[in-house]
Amino acid sequence: MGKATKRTVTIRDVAAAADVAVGTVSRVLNDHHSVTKQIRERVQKTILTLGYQRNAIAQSMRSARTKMVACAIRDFDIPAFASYVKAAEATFRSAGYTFILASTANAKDVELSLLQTFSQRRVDGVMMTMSDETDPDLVNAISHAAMPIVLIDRELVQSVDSVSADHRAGARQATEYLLSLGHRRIALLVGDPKAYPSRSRIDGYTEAHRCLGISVDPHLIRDRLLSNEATFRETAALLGRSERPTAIYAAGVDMLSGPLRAVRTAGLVVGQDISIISGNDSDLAELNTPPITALRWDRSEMGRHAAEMLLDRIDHGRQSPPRRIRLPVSLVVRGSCRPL
Amino acid sequence: MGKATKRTVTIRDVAAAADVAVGTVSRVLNDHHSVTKQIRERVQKTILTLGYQRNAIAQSMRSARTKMVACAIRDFDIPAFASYVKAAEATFRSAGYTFILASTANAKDVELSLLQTFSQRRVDGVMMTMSDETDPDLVNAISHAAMPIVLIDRELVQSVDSVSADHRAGARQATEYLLSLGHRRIALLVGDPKAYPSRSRIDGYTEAHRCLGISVDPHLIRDRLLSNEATFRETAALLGRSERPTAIYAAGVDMLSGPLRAVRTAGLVVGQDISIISGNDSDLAELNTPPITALRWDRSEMGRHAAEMLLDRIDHGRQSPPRRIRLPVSLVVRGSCRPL
DNA sequence: GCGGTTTGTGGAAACGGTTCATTGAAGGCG
DNA sequence: CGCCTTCAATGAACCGTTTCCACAAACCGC
Repeated sequence: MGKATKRTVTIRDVAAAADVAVGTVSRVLNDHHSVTKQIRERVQKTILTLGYQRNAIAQSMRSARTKMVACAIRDFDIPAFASYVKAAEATFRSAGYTFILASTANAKDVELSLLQTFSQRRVDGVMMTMSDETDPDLVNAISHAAMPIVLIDRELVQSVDSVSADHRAGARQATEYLLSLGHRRIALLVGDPKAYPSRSRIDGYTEAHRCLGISVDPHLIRDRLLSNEATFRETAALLGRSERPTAIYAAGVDMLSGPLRAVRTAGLVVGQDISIISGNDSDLAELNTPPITALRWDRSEMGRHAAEMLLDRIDHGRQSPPRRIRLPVSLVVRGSCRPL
Repeated sequence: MGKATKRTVTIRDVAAAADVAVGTVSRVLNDHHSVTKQIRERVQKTILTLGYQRNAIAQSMRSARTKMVACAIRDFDIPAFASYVKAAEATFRSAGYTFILASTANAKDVELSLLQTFSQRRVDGVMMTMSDETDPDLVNAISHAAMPIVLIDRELVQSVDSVSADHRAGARQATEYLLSLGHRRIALLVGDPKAYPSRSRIDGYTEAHRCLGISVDPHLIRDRLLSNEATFRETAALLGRSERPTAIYAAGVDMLSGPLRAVRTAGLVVGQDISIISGNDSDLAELNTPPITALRWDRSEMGRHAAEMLLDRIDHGRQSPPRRIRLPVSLVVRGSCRPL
């Protein structure tokens, strides 16, 4: 004991204790072939007895690789997001990477400042969404970042890899279903059209109408619905109009509870007085009375794909052309829509 | 351009370009007072023109502080967990810390290996749960870790800070409520009693019975229910028994969907044929028909408290005695329980 | 105008790994 | 036996910061 300064034990301490050079210890740690079995074992024993723990900071410093990836996403307490974040984290971890997570609250300045933080931390790659695909600052920061980036559910930046769901096809399918049941006043609830999902949902919705020669009432399209409260208020307002919609397609993510509350508040019954389709499947949709018809895609696969894409970029460089994966979306028909 | 090796620009490049010493640049970066206004501005301009980005790795290397904290939790795609993880992340970020997230899948070996990873990465602190509070390996690893740790909803390791909810009081309240309605066969569904929440829920449930002199049928306590499928199966089995329970207290986290499915499958109606209390409030509970009576506590506050506690430890050392915060749990009465 | 203090800047030594050139020993071959 | 090659291990340089010591200039009071 004695002075017992309790310094953390370094590779140099190990080298001294095992009576070898530091380089040799390093080679043992990295499974380099040119170490005698005898010395290897001696060093390994010393590592155990001293309780040596390799310092990842020093390692990153020298190798210029941190084995860390970062993920910046609007809000990971939304189950739909959490499930692909989880899949991504698992993929990264099994590849030996550590996962940094941050939420952007869909704010441009947060997104930019996180990109800077990640860059200063020298993460090996980034997985993210952005609030506005048309913003030049964001586009510039993302396409000129020092590390590879994979976008989630964003497609506008042509030079960057992305993984998304085919929201346009999904929206079209949902809308066609409602139209086929005879609905003509279908409210569409979406988020910000400056981002891919809402934009393509509006496209799909419009397309479905146009293909059947049905005109779209622009008042029925309500966008920029970014909170449950906003969605609730907007739905309530729609239900209060003289010619209220006969169906609601709540297309945005995590957007079901607002309309359900509003419908209940208005004293209406889902599946009788009004039809509802949810843009995302969930326990809430499945277990509601009546169960809610919903769109669905494999979110775990989305996270896995994104992670694998990013790992591939990290390993094989940025020269190959950007890749784009678009996952299929399907409609799960339940009991919340009735024919008119 | 010329050779254009595109090395990242370092503090040395800045020093050379601004014609000062590296130490001076460092002092400008760290807002050290003893730099002339004139030199400070010259250096700052150089930093901007060269596009210098401070290397956090090198900084950590030298200062032995990473400004990173890690969080290891069973499963962050469970909304109840995600909401306090989110609050914690926000707190850490506003304090200048970067947040590492990993899920343990409630497995001891994952927990141990994550602790090692965090330790190798020299994170400044850890926020976590563990699968088994009685496991000596885990207890040892946690109480002798190199960095401060705050436990979430775990209380057995006396030497470590913790933040939890008062599950025992909550369970007692829920059980007393059901007993007061005349229920005598109340099924209790919980997770693993080796962890604090389930253990204290069983305590609270038992206590409520004992205080009224009512005996507990051990067959009605179903523990180790760690997945939705297991909970579904167990509930279905209970409902199939000759003397089926008149009430179900689904106490575990994210445990409501299983019983709801089982009740529906059995052709029963919640609030009429059987009463249900959920151990966690959620959209699903609130929007169900009928709305489900549930326990509730402030999860964001839980995450915030944990983060603040950890930051305090990081700043002020580990000599002060361990702190323990236990948040109150309250019962939100809705329409899912009827008097017998 | 001179000793002593204060202030601003330069330069170098750390931090803990990895890697590369170097060396010494051992082995193979004519 | 001497030369060439191969193989193991050594020791030092390096990664990009921070911090500490040294030093010179400026300032102070007497």
